[in-house]
Amino acid sequence: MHSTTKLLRFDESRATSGITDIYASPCMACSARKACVSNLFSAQESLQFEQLVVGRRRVARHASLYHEHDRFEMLYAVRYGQFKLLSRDANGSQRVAQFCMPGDLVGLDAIATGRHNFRLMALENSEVCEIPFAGVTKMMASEPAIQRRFLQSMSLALNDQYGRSSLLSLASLDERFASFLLQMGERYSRLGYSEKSFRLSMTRGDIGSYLGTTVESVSRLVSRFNAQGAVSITGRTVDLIDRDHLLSILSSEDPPFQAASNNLSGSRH
Amino acid sequence: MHSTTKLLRFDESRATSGITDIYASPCMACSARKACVSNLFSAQESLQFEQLVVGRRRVARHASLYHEHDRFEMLYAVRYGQFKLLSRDANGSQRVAQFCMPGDLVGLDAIATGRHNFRLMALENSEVCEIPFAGVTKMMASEPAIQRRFLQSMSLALNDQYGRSSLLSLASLDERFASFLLQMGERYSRLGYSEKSFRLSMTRGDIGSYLGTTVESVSRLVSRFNAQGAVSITGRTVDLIDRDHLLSILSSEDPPFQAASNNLSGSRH
DNA sequence: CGCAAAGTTGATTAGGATCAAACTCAGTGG
DNA sequence: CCACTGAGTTTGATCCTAATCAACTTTGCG
Repeated sequence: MHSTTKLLRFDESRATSGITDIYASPCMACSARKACVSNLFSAQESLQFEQLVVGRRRVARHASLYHEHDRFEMLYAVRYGQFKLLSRDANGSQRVAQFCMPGDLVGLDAIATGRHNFRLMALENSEVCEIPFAGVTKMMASEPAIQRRFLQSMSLALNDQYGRSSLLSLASLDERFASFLLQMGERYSRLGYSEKSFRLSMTRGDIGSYLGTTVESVSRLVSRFNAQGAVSITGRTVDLIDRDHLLSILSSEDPPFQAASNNLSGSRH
Repeated sequence: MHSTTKLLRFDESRATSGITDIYASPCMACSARKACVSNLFSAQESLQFEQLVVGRRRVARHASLYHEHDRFEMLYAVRYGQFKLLSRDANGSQRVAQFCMPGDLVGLDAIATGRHNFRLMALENSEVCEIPFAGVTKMMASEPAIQRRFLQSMSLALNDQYGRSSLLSLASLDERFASFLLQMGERYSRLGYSEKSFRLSMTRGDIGSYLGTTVESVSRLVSRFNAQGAVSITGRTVDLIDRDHLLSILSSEDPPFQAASNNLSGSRH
């Protein structure tokens, strides 16, 4: 089914000598380390965790790591590259539910049903770590640190979605797009890259889908934000010139004094 | 701080005789049982689980069980009544992020940070079970069934939010409102009530906030849906007369044939 | 090089937000 | 008992944001 993905054994390159070698620990050498579940483990815990990772898988640009209704067996941690999580709505058209960056733990939504609810498609050539869920539950029982970290990751994923809901229910397009740009910057910075200059790997259509709007509107937003000097976006190259201006877009929209206590008069536009 | 809530000891009414009595098991006697984390446990597991519940708390209508930034120590399972989960946006106005019904497990979002990110306010006089999180993590390590069930609950919560995001990004107001009504019906039916006739405990303003629209629009939706004969809503009393019509609203909107594979042309309106 | 996918820009339109006003209903105190 | 109050709700009129339709340009891949 996933003919475009390739399996790599995780241990292939691991040193088996008794000599302590930082590069014997794949997680320590991984560029996604700082954003990954495996972060903040002690050397001891890290070794435990690495036993969970049974392999890696390369996914070519535009190939899918899994599809909706596929049986759920693995969680995946993105090593490099980027993905989009696609949901199918009542009609049958696809929507981008999320963008996945290195360090992200993917597949948590499938725990409930045992089947994947989304399709995970690579936006560029990517690689993930394969983490069998059965192993995770077993190790969560014996290793408190690993239990804590997985629960944290799930809670974090939940918060991400709360954030997205709130963004979508709340914001004008300007707010949504500003928020999107800032969020991408923040995610890059967490990986150790610049938070102001980065390259998007998704199309305008993907962005529109994610933000609940259309290609045309995204294109207009780009043009307008460029013209206002808040950003410099050419093609997929992004420069956040005036972050404060972007931030001010978020908290703009008539903040008179303080809203009444039980009053839900959140205004749009 | 929460002067309006009242603490009840959980074991107060529990029989201590050796006689097996179904009512000695509070979960078995709970009306929210079928929708609760505690569902589907064996008698043995159920007893284990009940040890986690250190007490109950009553929350008066309009009182808050917790606020943003409160320290996170407990998860709560709603026993009866209803709550709204309120988030605060960039400006300071509040938004309804979720409605919580009996059986819902609340507070999972706070695991990541150790602090609550929302305010949980009772829509009517309500009661929750208090489940210290420390106890949960401990018992998850030793009781596989309980671990499985909690992970399931978290995954389910995540899916709920994916669903909400998709709803908000996708739908016209008609679709959102139809979806809201069907969802409420489904939740009531899961508790053993009618899925077609129920009473809402939230205001139009709350609904509007939840659906990302305004009070006025909700009111107009009510009027129009009533006029079309799909529903009969007077005040907060809801009757879903023509569920098929509501369902057809969801999958309406020009489904020509089948969208192209990589094409994200999901249309609005 | 040539073609398809991706992106931009313009003109028109419609769905909902906003503003304004009236009405219902439950409580409250004179 | 009833007028007063204020939250909740409904309805109408107007305006504006962003969807839609259409044409065109640019990019990038085979």
